[in-house]
This record gives sequence, C-alpha cells and structure tokens, in this order.
Amino acid sequence: MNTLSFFLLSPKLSPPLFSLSIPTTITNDINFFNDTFFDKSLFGLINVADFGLSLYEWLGIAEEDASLVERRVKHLLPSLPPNAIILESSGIVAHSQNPVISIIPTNNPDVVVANNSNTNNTVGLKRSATSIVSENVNLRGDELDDEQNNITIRLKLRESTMALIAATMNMNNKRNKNNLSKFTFLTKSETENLEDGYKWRKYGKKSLKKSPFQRNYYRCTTIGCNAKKRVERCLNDPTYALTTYEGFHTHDLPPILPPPSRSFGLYNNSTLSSILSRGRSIQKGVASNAGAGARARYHTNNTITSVNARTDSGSGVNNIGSLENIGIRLFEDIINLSSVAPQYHHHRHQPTSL
DNA sequence: CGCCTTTGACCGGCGC
DNA sequence: GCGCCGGTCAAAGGCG
Ligand SMILES: [Zn+2]
Repeated sequence: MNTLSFFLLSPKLSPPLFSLSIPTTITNDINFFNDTFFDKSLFGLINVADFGLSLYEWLGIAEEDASLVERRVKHLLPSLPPNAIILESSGIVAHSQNPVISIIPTNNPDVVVANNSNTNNTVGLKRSATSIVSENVNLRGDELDDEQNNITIRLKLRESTMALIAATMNMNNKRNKNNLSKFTFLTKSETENLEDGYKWRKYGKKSLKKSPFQRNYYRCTTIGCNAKKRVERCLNDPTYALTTYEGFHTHDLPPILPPPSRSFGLYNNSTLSSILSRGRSIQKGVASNAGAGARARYHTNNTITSVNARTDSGSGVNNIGSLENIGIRLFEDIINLSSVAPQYHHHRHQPTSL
C-alpha cells in the first residue's frame, strides 16, 4: 500500500519516538471527507478545532497584510462543485473579530478556494499539481500558484492535517473496535494532566510491561459522553507525556471560569511574531510548528458558508484561557518526516507504530 | 452528600 | 486452550 511516513517527535529529541504511516489512498476520495469523518476526527476529540493559524499565518503572511493577499491572489472560481468541502480555518481562537477563513477545495485538484466570510471576499488559489492527497489536505509543503500575478506561496505542512489523518487512520483501524477515533499527543510537561478544556474522571491505572511508568485512564465526566483518554509518561524521555484521546464528546466544551482578563486569542502579538519568524525559517524544510486549526463541512449545494466549530455564540465565556500555551505545544512535536533532515529517512530505531 | 481517586478483581483479545 | 497483558468495573475511601 502506498503510504506516507511521519514521525512524532520533539525537535529536541533524536531519534524520533514514534512513526505514523499514513495510507494515501484513504484520502483520495473526496467523499471520504463527510460529516462523519470530521465529527469523528481529531476535532471531535478535544478542543483544538480553533487552535492554530489563520490562512494568513498559514501562508506566512501577517494578518494585517490580508488585503495584500487578496490583491495578489485574486482569480475567482465561477462555481463550486456540489460536494465541495468547506474547510475552515478560523485561526485564532474563535472570536467575532477574527476573520473566518474557509478553504474550499474543489473537484479540480489544482484549485483551492479561500473565502473570508467576514468580508465575503473569495480568492481562488491554484495549487501545484504535485499535491499528493485530497483537496483539503496539504501533506507536504504544497505551493499555491497564481500564474497571472506570477507569485508562488509555499504552504507549510499543517500538523493538524496530519493529526486529522492520523485520527482517521485510527478510526479505520480494525483493532479500534468501536470505530472510534484515536490520537496521541506527545507533550513536554511535568504534570501528566493535559489541560484540554474537558473534565475527566480517572477510572483506572495500569502498570505496563514495557514501561516503568503507569498508564492512567480517564473518562469524560459528562453523562452520556463516551470520550476517554489515557495518559502515560514517555518511555524514552520521561519529561514527555503521552496523551491518547479516544471517542467523541457528545456535548459542547464546558465553559471555563472565570474568563481571563486579558484579551481573547490563542497568540498574543509577540508569540505570533515568533511563530511567524519560526515559520520563515521553516521554509527551508527543517521543521514545522503549530498546526492550523481547521474545521470542515460537507456541503450539498453551491453556497459558500462557513461553519465554525467553536464560534463564540454570544456568551463571551467560550474562552479556553489556560489552553493558550498548550495550543502551541499540542502540535509542535509533530514533524513531517519528508521535510526533516535526511538522516531521519533511514530510521536507525524501529519506531513504534501508533 | 456528591464527586472524585484508589485499587484489586475481572475480563477479553491475542500469541504461543 | 491457557496465560499474559492491558482495559474496565466497581467497591471502598477521601475530601470539600
Ligand atoms: Zn465529553
């Protein structure tokens, strides 16, 4: 089977700790990305839907330069296919003042449409034909080309995309008896509690054969919710914690009280600029950083609508406060194998499969 | 009291 | 089939 290999690791850790082999075939069918897929993917697991980068950040351009993007890249697609997927990247934590960006793949593998639902501006982006996977997935630094204006924008690998696909893999894993999505985060943290916004009750603890550390089992406290997670120390480096999520929350994210006094948003300006500067260095293909939050909806008509996963619906409480820092950490340890230094290609250690 | 963790028992899948 | 291993149950206790 044709697969892509990714490694889960920290930039500080060599060799990689885990590998992910992702079948490319499962993503070739656009019908694969339906409601079930997105509901039962990573975004249904924890509140990471709105983590990550806006399209502008995603493109390596500061948000203030949005108009610049729209001026430069502006050929418009006349119509959308009936089954167009609207992949939404709301960027910074959902908040009304943030632009809502939709990436709208089409049946034409060379074309992606981006829509800002605030301004209702739509831009058509031509993508190089070297894309491997389906329309809303850019697995390895795809390029957006605008031939008319003779510019090329190189996209970084989006870790959230990998997470999405990895979760999908787990979803399709036969050993995953309940067809539940499963995904593991590797985070450097002293505490084993990954603040993911949900409330968990511990229901078990196990000593493991191959690890001196114990594995803790948690279940979501919301009644009727079958979401679970387990947490253990990383065998290779105990300063890392492995958090594996399984199942889907049947409810909204419980509000976190009290809301922090500072401004909303995943990144403040300084973090953002540091991220962006990191992003520039990444263009050499060394590593990638925080993933682009994304949410997609399967549409049956031609309308361009955005469905924001965590839109702030007026309450003002829908803030994930303490998650600010973690939002970055969640994905920073995931690195695309094909964009990493060559020595990783021939892994000297047989990586553990997830 | 309500809700949590603790902890040994239980149990099912899988490899030998 | 049997025993190991890991996931879950549930009784009991902790804590505010
Ligand atoms: Zn839940």
